[in-house]
Amino acid sequence: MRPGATARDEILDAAAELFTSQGFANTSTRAIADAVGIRQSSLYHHFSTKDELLGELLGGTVSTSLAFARTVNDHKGDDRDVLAAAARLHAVVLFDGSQLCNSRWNLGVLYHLPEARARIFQPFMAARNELRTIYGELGRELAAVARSDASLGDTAFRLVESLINLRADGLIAADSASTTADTVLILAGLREELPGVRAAGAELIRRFGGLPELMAG
Amino acid sequence: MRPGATARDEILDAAAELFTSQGFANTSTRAIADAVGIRQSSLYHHFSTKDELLGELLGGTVSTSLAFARTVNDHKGDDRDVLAAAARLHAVVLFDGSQLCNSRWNLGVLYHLPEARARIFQPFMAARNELRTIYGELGRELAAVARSDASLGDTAFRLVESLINLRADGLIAADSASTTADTVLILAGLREELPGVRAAGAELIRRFGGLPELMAG
DNA sequence: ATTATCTATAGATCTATAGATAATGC
DNA sequence: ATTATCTATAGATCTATAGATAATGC
Repeated sequence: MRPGATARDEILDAAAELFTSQGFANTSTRAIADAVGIRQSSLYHHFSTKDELLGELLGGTVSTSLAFARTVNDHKGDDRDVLAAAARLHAVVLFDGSQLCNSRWNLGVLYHLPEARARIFQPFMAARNELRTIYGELGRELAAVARSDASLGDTAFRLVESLINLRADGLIAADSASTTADTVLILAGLREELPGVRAAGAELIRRFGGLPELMAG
Repeated sequence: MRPGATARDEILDAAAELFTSQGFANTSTRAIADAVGIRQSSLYHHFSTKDELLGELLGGTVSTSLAFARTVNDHKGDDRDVLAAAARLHAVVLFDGSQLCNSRWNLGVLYHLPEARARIFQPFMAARNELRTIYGELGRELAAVARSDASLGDTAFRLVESLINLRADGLIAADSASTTADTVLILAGLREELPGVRAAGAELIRRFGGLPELMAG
């Protein structure tokens, strides 16, 4: 049985499974309907176009990570507190990465669908760009006090999104998200400070995260 | 005018442009033919199916990087020579990354097309997996003598492939591939040794690379 | 009465083939 | 004579709509 309280949710779940595994253009509305157990035309009572399905799925993915990153970025403390700056970046990487690794379907692959670049999905692309920008800021703040390059945030963003490909290749381990977060710290020259930063980052997630069920591993 | 000595090459070039920008399922054989300036059915004189076009393009992408990585991996020296081990990984990252950044079309995105996972393209996926394995080996060899995690090679592979997404987002700089290679060394704890490793890595590319026109940046 | 599903179908694709015509190479 | 292109089309989709029927909520 497919999860979801409403028919609408079941349809979205089936669309998520098929879009992520076969692509958007390759997935017919008939295939989605079959996966739910209804007729093809019945989809159109809940969604008016196939694009709307993709839009709904795209929107849901970045929003929680962006909300968390915004909150963390808004709570800055002392400019010279290396540990705090590192914890912020660590927490965002761990949170975002965990979402990508542990969501029911590998929704991150939707980012890379050529269809997602269409005008209709502009709001989604804008949200993803804002998330990227926050990574950049957090990276520069940490680089200013630690021994690393100013591009640290960009590299962190790239490593997090590479979890999507890792998952698509079936190579995700239980700790993939957390080792990715650690890797970013090593890149910042903070190998020795790892335990302290991990703890401080976990504290941020506890305070601002609020999605503990997705943070396993 | 579209490059290519033969009609076949022109068709492949058009297919590369369209597949990478719009996806495989979204690109009709008619669109490819129009881009070349011939009739849709004329394609079938040169290729017997649309899949064959994708297969041809996929095959061409990994093969040169894999050949280089194999060669470098086969020329190991002293087990304890940190600089040599670092240069090998650096060279492979730089070479592979440069291919991805500087090829005429962003062919790397083809890796992530759901269609590329089909049985027909098994040889391509096998080649990509072998390349990943070599990264893993080079990483472990370097990790054994430097101060870094054994997963260094996997991280390097992830960073290199993230250049594909960077390029898809229009964010590639002239030095993206070389900074990526440097990042891997910093991760290995070899920030101080960077100039020496860069030089030794460049030497490997000079000896075994043989594709200097793609190595700009 | 409203909401959700169904059957049936219009209209627009899209891939690949058949067979005719044109261009090229000897 | 062979190679490359063309016109025309078969057959199989696929999205979205129209309108009928069933289920639900008051």
